[in-house]
Amino acid sequence: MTKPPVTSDHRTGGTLSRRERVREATLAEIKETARRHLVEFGVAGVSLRAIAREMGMTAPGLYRYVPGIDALLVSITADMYEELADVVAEADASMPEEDTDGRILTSLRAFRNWAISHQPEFSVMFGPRTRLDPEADITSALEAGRRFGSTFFTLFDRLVAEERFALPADDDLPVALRRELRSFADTVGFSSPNVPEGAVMVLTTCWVRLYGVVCMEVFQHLNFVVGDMEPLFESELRNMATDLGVRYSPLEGAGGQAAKA
Amino acid sequence: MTKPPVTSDHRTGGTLSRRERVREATLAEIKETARRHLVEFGVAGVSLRAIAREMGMTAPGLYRYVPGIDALLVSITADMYEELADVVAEADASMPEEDTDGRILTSLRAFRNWAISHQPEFSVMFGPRTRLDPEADITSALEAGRRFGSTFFTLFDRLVAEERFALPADDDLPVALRRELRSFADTVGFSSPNVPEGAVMVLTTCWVRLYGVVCMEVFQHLNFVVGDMEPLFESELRNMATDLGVRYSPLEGAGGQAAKA
DNA sequence: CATATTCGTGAACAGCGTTTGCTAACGGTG
DNA sequence: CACCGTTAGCAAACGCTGTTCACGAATATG
Repeated sequence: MTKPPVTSDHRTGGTLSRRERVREATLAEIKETARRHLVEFGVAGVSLRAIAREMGMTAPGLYRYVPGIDALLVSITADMYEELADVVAEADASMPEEDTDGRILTSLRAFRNWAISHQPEFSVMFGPRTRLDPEADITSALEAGRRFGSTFFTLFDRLVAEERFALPADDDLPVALRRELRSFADTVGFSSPNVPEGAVMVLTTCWVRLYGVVCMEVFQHLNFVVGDMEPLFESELRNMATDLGVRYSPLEGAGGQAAKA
Repeated sequence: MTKPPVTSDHRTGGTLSRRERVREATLAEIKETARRHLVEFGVAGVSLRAIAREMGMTAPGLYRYVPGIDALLVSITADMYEELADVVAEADASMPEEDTDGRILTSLRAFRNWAISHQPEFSVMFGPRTRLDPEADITSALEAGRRFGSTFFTLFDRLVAEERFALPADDDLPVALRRELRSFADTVGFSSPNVPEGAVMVLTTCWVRLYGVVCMEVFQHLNFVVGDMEPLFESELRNMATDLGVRYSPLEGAGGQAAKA
């Protein structure tokens, strides 16, 4: 808020005063510690006192950096959305530009892989808001989530552009549904300005399925009876690919034993 | 554990001594209060001290009835599975016996309705285990959940029996997937002893989608941008019905404006 | 150098889960 | 009825939590 102080004998080069630098470093350390506690003990195990203790200071001191535990949790949640978006984007970029099919599959698998290797984070991001005060200000996390979403849906956008799958005629959709789909498309940020509602519906359906399998796996609502969820995920991935007009290719690592396709 | 005391001047009619009766009443009151707090303040707002306070006693007293807060939460979670199973079963029973299509649709809608009208409960049941100690004994809730699942999947079982939809040939499924599907079928309790894996896969796919839409709605991971999720749910329901060979009929209440179907 | 801002602390309040010893009531028996 | 064991419930205490406040000390600014 305050303009960068013109003072300072030291290099004000980075437009960052010495004070601001150490301040930001401390804030970063706080968030790193919080994140580590989240991973180690779950969201219930994140406490200001424990963080302060580990950093060699006292809890009230943290209030110079963060307005409270809720805000801290919201803050690291926003960071995690950013991180996940990067992971997906990197996976996407790791494939040849023109290989749309490969890029899609790789990105979706990257999403799942991040989810199952970051269960506490995923639970906070995609599970119910259980710990936070219902009146807490979560707009920053919401905003980051929206940015993640757009990164994600941009992938699908290519498919729409390439007209990979047959769209259901817009007239076949109930108007109430069409209205919701349009509002969704507008907010989520499709590059094509006027995507047909039918396309949005197919994509939404896919997103629901992806969300469903991954949540089920991370929240362990099936794997206590299924064990290895990967075949199930791959099966769903295959179904989704079919619906999207994407050529499915089995996972390389584990010997596929795939279908004749 | 102890055999019913042969004593008692009063009616031992119900095989329940006076002491046991008031004891069970108190336990019931504890669980009711906990449930109410869960609904009012969310899972984070359920505390032994607050429960005791409201009941006019002190927290340590509750330990005569419950070994701790975790066990209490697990206990009411099990009850909630029971309740949800009943609701679904009642919805099912409310339709004419032979109207399989109607029974399916009604039951699925009952599931969603319960979920969105019992968000805190649903979050605890189907969301990540965020509050409980990871080493807590949740077998009773798991068992209740399994019973709920079997109630639920029994519905689909009829469809398999009636051969409503074309099964994917078992040979088309990767062996790893087939193994998981079989283990799933065995545990979840299908009435048909030897359901083909292809059928189980279709049903699992549907369950994933149902879980996905409902979680998304309850956890509010889309409705901040969509508003009314009902059209989306109905759309998914319609898709699922199609995959299951079930004739979809639009929701009666709200004027459908439905497709030409 | 003097002054203003920031950082961090210690103490305190209110809440939490849980354990420990105690009292008082209750249930069944002689 | 009197006796006695079982049980219910309580007060106190320990250690944990978030948060507020007043204060001192270090730092940056004029």
